[in-house]
Amino acid sequence: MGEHVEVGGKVEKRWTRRKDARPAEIVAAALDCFAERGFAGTRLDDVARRAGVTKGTVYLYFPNKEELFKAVVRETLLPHLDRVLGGLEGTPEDPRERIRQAFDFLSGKLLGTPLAVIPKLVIAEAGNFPEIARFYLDEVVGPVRAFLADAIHRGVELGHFRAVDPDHAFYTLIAPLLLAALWQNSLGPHDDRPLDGAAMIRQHLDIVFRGLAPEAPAPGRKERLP
Amino acid sequence: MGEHVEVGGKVEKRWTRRKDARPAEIVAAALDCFAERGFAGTRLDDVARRAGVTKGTVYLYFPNKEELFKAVVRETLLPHLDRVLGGLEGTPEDPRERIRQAFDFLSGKLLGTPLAVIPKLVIAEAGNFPEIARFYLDEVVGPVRAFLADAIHRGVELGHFRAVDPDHAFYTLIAPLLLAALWQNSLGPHDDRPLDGAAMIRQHLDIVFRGLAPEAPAPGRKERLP
Amino acid sequence: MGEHVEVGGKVEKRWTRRKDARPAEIVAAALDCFAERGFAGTRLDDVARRAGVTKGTVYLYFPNKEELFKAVVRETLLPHLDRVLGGLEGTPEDPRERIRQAFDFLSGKLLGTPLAVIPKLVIAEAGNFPEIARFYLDEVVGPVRAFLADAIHRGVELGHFRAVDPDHAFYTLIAPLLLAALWQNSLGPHDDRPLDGAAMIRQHLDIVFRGLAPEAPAPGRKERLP
Amino acid sequence: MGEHVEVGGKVEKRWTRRKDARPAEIVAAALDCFAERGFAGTRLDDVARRAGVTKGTVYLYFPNKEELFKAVVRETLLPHLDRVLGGLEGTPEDPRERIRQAFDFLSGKLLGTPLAVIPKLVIAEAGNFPEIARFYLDEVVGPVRAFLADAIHRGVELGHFRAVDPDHAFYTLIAPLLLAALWQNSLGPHDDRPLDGAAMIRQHLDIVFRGLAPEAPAPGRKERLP
DNA sequence: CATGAATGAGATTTCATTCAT
DNA sequence: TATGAATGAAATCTCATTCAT
Repeated sequence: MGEHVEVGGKVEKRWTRRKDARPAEIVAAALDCFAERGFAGTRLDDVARRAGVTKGTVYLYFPNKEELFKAVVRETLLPHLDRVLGGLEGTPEDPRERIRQAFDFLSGKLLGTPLAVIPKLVIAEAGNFPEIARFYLDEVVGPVRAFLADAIHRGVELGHFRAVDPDHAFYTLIAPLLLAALWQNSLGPHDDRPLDGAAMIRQHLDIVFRGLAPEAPAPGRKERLP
Repeated sequence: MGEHVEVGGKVEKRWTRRKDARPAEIVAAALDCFAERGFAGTRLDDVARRAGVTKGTVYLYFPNKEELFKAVVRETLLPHLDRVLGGLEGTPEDPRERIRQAFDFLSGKLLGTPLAVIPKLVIAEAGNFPEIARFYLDEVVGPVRAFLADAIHRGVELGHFRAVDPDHAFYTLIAPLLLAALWQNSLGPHDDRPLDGAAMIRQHLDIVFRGLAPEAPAPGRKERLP
Repeated sequence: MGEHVEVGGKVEKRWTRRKDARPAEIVAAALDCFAERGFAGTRLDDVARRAGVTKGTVYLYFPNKEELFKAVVRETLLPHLDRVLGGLEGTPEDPRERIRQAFDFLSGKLLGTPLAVIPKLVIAEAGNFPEIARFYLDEVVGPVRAFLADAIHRGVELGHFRAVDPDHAFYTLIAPLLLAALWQNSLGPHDDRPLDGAAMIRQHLDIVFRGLAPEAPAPGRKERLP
Repeated sequence: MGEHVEVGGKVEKRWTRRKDARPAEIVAAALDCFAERGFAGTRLDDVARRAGVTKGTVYLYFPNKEELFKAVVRETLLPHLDRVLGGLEGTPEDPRERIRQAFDFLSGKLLGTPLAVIPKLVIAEAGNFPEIARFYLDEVVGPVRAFLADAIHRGVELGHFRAVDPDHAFYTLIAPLLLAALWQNSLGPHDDRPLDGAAMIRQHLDIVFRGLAPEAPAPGRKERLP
C-alpha cells in the first residue's frame, strides 16, 4: 500500500493532519452528495472520497449519517442566514423598492450558488427529517415570508398596491425564485432550453408589480419599471 | 394453508380480489412510500405491506425496484396526462380564458390529489433517474410549457398582453401552482399556517393577468376580471 | 456460485426452508460461540456458519446481537428451569436426603451438558448485561438458594445439623458444583489433571454432611454415608 | 501547547508525574476495564481515558491489545504471587492450622482487592487466551492446589483427617473462596443480599474441618490414604 | 514522551432479490 | 398466483493501530 494518494488530481501524503479544515470539507462534500442522490441514496464512502478522507474520518467528526445530514443543512444555511436575512432589512421605504432589493439579494445569494440545492434537499427529505423541516420553516421560510408579506401589507396600506391577501401574494412573489433554484438542481440539467434565472426574475417582478398596482390610474403617479 | 376454502358447501378461491387490480394497488402503495421517503429510502417491504401483499408478489409484477419506481411515475402520470393535456386544448380563443381554464384544470387535477406528489418525486430523484427526468420533461413540462407559452404568445400578438418573454412568463404563471403541490407534500404538514392553494391560485392569476395587461393609456379597454 | 453447500460434512441444498427448526439451531450455535469467545468476541458470521445459515438468516429471527444473546441465555435456561427446580421439590423429609437428591439432580442436569456453560457466560457478561444478571439471580440463583438454605434451616431446626448460618452454608454446599461447571468450560481443558466432577461432588457432600452433624455424638444415631 | 510551563519564575517540566508510573497506571486501568467488559468488549480508548492518557500512549508501552491483556494478568498477579504463595509456606505443623492460615492469607489478599477480578477474567477469557489459561494454571492454581492438597494429605497421614481424596477435597476447600471472588465481580452487585465473604469463609472452614475430622470412636487411629 | 487525527480492516446491520413451497 | 424463508452484496459503523506533530 503506497504512501501517497491521489486526491483531485493532486498527489498528497496520507496522514495529513488538518483538523480545522476537515469538518467543513466533509460538510461540503456531503452537501454535494446529498444534493445529487438524496439522503438514503448517498453512501458515506462517496462523501469520504469526495472529501479526500476515509470513512473513519467522517465518523471522527459526525456521530452518524443522520447527524451529518443535519449538520450539512445547518452549516450550509447558517453562515448565509444572517447575511441574507440581514440583507432584507434594507432601508428603502417604498415597498416595491424593498421587495426588489430583497429579490436582488435573494437571487444573488441563491441562484447559481451551492446554497441553491438546500431547498431541494429540504423538500425531498422533509418526510424523513421533520426536525430539519421545522428548522427550515423557522429559520428561513418564516423570516422571508414575514418580510415579504409585511412589505406587501405596507404597500397596500400606503396605497402602492391594490388590496390583496399578503400571504397569498407572498407565494406569487417567491415561487418563481424557488422554482428556479429547484430547476437548476433537478430538471434543468436535462432540459435543452437553458433558463436564465436572473432575467426571468426581472420580468417576474415587473409583471407582479404591475399586477399589484392600484386599480385606478392614480393621476400623477409615475410607475418606474426598469 | 390450502389454496381453497370451503364456503357454504362450495369450494371457492381463497383470494377473490381481482388479480388484475394487484399491480395498480402495488403502484399506488409505492407512490405513497416513494413520496414519503424517496426512492432509496423506501423499503420494498413497506410497499408490499401497504399494498396488502408480500414482497414476493411485488416481484411478480415488477422486475426490480427501479422498474417499479419508473412504473409508479409513468402509471400515475399517464392516465391523467391525456385528460390534463387534453383539457388544455380547450376551445376559448381569448388567451386569458384559455389560461384560466387550464389552471382550473391543472389545480383541480393536481392540488390535493395523489398526483401532486409526483413533482416532488421527480425533482428529488432527477439526479438518480435521468430517464424519468427526461420523461417528465417531455411528457409533462414540455406540453404544459408549450401550451401556456403559446397562449401568452398569442395574447401578446392579439394585444391582450404586453410584450413579454413568453418562456419567462411561463415560470411566473406556473411556479405558484407547482410550489403549492410541493408544499403540500413537504413543508406544509410541518407548518402551522395552512395554505389554501385554490384561493392563492385565484389571486395569483388575478395579479398576473393585470400585470400582463397592456399599458393603461389605451382607452376603451374593458378589463374583465371576475 | 454453486447450488450446494457443505454443512457439517454433508452436502445440502441452499434455500432449504426449515422455519421451525431455525431459531433453535441458531440459538444452539450461538450458545457455543458465546461460551467459547464471550459476547463481544463472537462474530455473527461464526454463529451463522455454525448454524448452517447466513448472517441474514440470523437477523430474520433476532433483531440484533444483544437480543440473540439474551435469547440464548433464556432459551437455554428456560426448558431446564422447570425440570431442575421442579426436581428440587423432592419429597424426602430428611434434610440430608433432600439436599443429596437435589445435588444429584443439579449435577446431572449441569455437569457435562451444554447447560454448564451458562454460569460462565452469566458471570463473564454480568457487567455488560445487567438484565441477564438479574434474570439469572431471580430465576436460578434465587430458587436454588431458597431451596438449599431452607433445607439447611430445617435440618438445624430438626436437630440434624448444628446451628449454622444457612445462607453462608449455602455457599459451602453449592460452590464446588458451580466451580466444576466453570472449570469444565474454562481452565479444565488446559489442565492435565482431569476432574471427575461427580466423584468430587460425592465426597464433597460427605464431608459437608459430617461437618454439619450435631456436636454431641448423639447416641443411637446411624450415619449412613455411601 | 508547549512542553514547558513557567511556574514561579522557574521553567518546569509540564508532566512532573513519574513517567515510570505510567505503565502501571495503564495496567491498573486496563484491569478494571477488562474485568468489567471482558477483553473484546474493552476499548483501548476507555483504558486510556481511565488511565488519564491517550490511546497513543498505551501503544508506547504495549505493542498491542493482546499483550496489554497478558501484561494485565501477569502484572496484577506477579507482585502478589510471591507473597501469597510465600505466605502459604507458613510454619505451623498442624495441617488445620496450615490451611486456616493459608485461607486467612488468601481471603485477605483476594476478597475485596483488585486481585479478585483476575479469576473471573481468566475464566472468561481462557477460551481466547490459552496461554493465559496455562500461565494461571501453572503459577496460581498449581501451587495453591499443591499446597492445600499436600496439607490435606499430611493431615490424613497424621491422623488429623479422615481418609479422603486430597485432590477432591481441595475443591471442597477452595470453591467458596473462589466463588466469593467471582460473585463480588459479577452477580453480587446485582443481588440485594450482600455477601459477607470473610464470615462465610470462617464458617466454611469450620464445617469442612469438622467434616474432615476422623471418625469419633477410634481413638489413636492412623488413617493412611494412598 | 505524549498526543490525537487519520486510517482501514472488519464488525454489525439492512434490504433488494431469489426461489422452494 | 402468492408466499415468506433464505440469501448475499452492500451499507453503516467501530475500533485497534499508525504516525505526523
